[in-house]
Amino acid sequence: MTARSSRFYHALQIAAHRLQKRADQALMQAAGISTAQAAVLAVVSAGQPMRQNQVAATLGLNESAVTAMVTRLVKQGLLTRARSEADSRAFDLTLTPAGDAALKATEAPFAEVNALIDAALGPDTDAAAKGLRALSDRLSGG
Amino acid sequence: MTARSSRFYHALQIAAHRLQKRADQALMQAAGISTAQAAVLAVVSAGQPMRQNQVAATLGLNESAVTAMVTRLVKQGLLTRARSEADSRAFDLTLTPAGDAALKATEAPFAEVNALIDAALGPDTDAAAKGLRALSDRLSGG
DNA sequence: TCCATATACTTCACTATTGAAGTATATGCT
DNA sequence: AGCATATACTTCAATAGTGAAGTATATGGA
Repeated sequence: MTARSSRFYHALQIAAHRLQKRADQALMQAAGISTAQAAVLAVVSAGQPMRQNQVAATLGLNESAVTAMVTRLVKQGLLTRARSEADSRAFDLTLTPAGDAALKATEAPFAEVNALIDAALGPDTDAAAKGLRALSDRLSGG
Repeated sequence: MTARSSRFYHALQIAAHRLQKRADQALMQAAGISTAQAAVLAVVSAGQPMRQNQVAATLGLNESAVTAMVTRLVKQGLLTRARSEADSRAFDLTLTPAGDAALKATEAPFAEVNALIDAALGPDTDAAAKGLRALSDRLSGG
């Protein structure tokens, strides 16, 4: 039925929005960065040196959004951007020590957000995460 | 563990973002409005005349965000805004016929998005929606 | 009645995103 | 080698949101 899944859609969007709002406040306080910035730092950290198009693909973002994010992160001294020697259209992104520290500082506030998630979803958290990842995969290809 | 729920947080955000991107494209094509605008129209439709602070509370938005949204919707001729007689600080929001038509036109594209959700989550969709609503409730109070 | 405080909304500067159109470099084909 | 096309990224205008600070109207005491 339309109604049921439309309700699911709105439930997902509202939950995601409120969770992000809460997480953004906690991260800003503890690490001085937003959840969006934390996500970029985490992706770069996972595979340095990282390229912008990979960040975009991993997070499901436009490349233009990544251009803007990277510009802000470089300005804040959290990220380094250097022309790739292998491909001079591309940039090699790496974390600065400050970027690494900021990323580590997000762990505690994320743990705080966790408590809320676990309290609400309980033992179904893992199953829900699996379902959401399956959904993301289905949506990643055009 | 931090890792498990941090993964859930990211899974939720990425799924919500990709789903919104897809839904936004479908809605823009079919109804000429965004999912954010559809959400506002749906809230107004559910309890006319509606006030901006109620819209903000229902959607978990800042009142300043609603000010901007309403301005755009009025400019597009989808919403009417009139000073409340009962309280002259407030505005009464109502749907125009065009707003009503736009809201109805979102039903089909939402049904399309549904198919994706149901395909990914299967029989667990209802349980997941319930969990997400519980999470939203926990997050709504400060 | 007046004042303090609460409420409804606005404005501003900023982050974050999209999509379309553009630049610059790479790469494969002939 | 030269050209067409693909790739990596940028720029621009617009939407959508935050939070802090402001305006205007309501409301409940003293």
